[in-house]
Amino acid sequence: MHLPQGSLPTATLVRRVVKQRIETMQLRDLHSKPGHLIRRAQQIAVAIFMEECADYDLTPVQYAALVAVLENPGTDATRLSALIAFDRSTLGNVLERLEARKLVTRYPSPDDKRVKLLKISAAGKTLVVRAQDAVNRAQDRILAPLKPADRRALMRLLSELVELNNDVSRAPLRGAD
Amino acid sequence: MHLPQGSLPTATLVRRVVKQRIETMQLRDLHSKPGHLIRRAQQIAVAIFMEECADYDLTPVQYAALVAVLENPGTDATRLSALIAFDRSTLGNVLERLEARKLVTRYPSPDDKRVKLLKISAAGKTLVVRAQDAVNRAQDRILAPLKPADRRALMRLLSELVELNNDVSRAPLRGAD
DNA sequence: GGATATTTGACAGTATACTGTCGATTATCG
DNA sequence: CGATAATCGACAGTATACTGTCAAATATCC
Repeated sequence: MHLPQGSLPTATLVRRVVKQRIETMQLRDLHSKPGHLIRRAQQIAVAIFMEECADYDLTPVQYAALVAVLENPGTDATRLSALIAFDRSTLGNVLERLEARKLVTRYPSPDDKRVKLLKISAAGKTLVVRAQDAVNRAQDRILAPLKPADRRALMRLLSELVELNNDVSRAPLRGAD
Repeated sequence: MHLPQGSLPTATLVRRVVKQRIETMQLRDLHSKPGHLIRRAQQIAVAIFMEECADYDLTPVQYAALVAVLENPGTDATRLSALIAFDRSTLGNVLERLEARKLVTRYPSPDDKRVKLLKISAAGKTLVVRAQDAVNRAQDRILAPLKPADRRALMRLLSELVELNNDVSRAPLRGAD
């Protein structure tokens, strides 16, 4: 694609090159854009998680919700969504599925008639404990191809990115830590 | 949380600490796991993209598909999915919407009766050109809170991560570059 | 105390993303 | 050539993720 300095390409060729180079993005550019790289990283991370946790029939989001409910018994769905940076609408469906599998129970709050409070069940707790190793394996596998120093660097940079952009998402993290 | 070496805590306290520390992950741990950080980064990246591109009614995936079709006229959906690392099933729905908006046309291949070939329409091309600035603004905004050196480092690490983990996903990148 | 604003869960609608399956078609290999 | 493989688009099913809306309930302000 490098045009030799001395050559004089035809007008059509010039126009085509200008179009590709200036007016629109090329595929090669796209693959180096942050949004595209993050999307692919997410695809990979989810695939690895699902593979490792196949025995437990748990998605990443379901696992995070279970851990959060285990650590914060008696919270409502809205507060929970802020604890794990989920969208509130989405979390409703997630909790519905967890409740249907009897991993979590929902009961009305005595203080606020709008609110339903959450508790993890014994089965839910057992599942979290049993899935622990698989989850850790998945997290390790995601970073495995990188050199140890690069793993730490990536985690630091992603933490920074997510923290500094926290308010952009509809589901900002609040109240944890 | 660090138990002093010389102290002898009660049995209940020991059991509770052991449960939290060894048996199950804590929320704090979860927030530093690669899967969780990548998921939040993806939420943020999509939110910023949608905000910047609201005028053009384009999602990140739709934009990528349009760019890829523009650069590879006459490919089929399966080859396209490999070019941008999409799932083949998902891409079918995306193309359906783009076709309904007349941004892309699908026509049968003369060589293979199974295949439908893709071309971007004039309107599709115009939209890609017009959205260009907004897309670049979005990509810049995602990394904006980081120091310039950190932006480059993050892009390098993410590129490495997705490249080395390419085969894990159902939608590995193939044929681009 | 009463109008107003906010919060909560729920819902409808849209879009990505994956699994698995299907029939039709094409390619491959014995 | 003919059985078998592989591939293609399409579809059903499930799960995340967002927008926007709604009614009920609660909180706040004048």
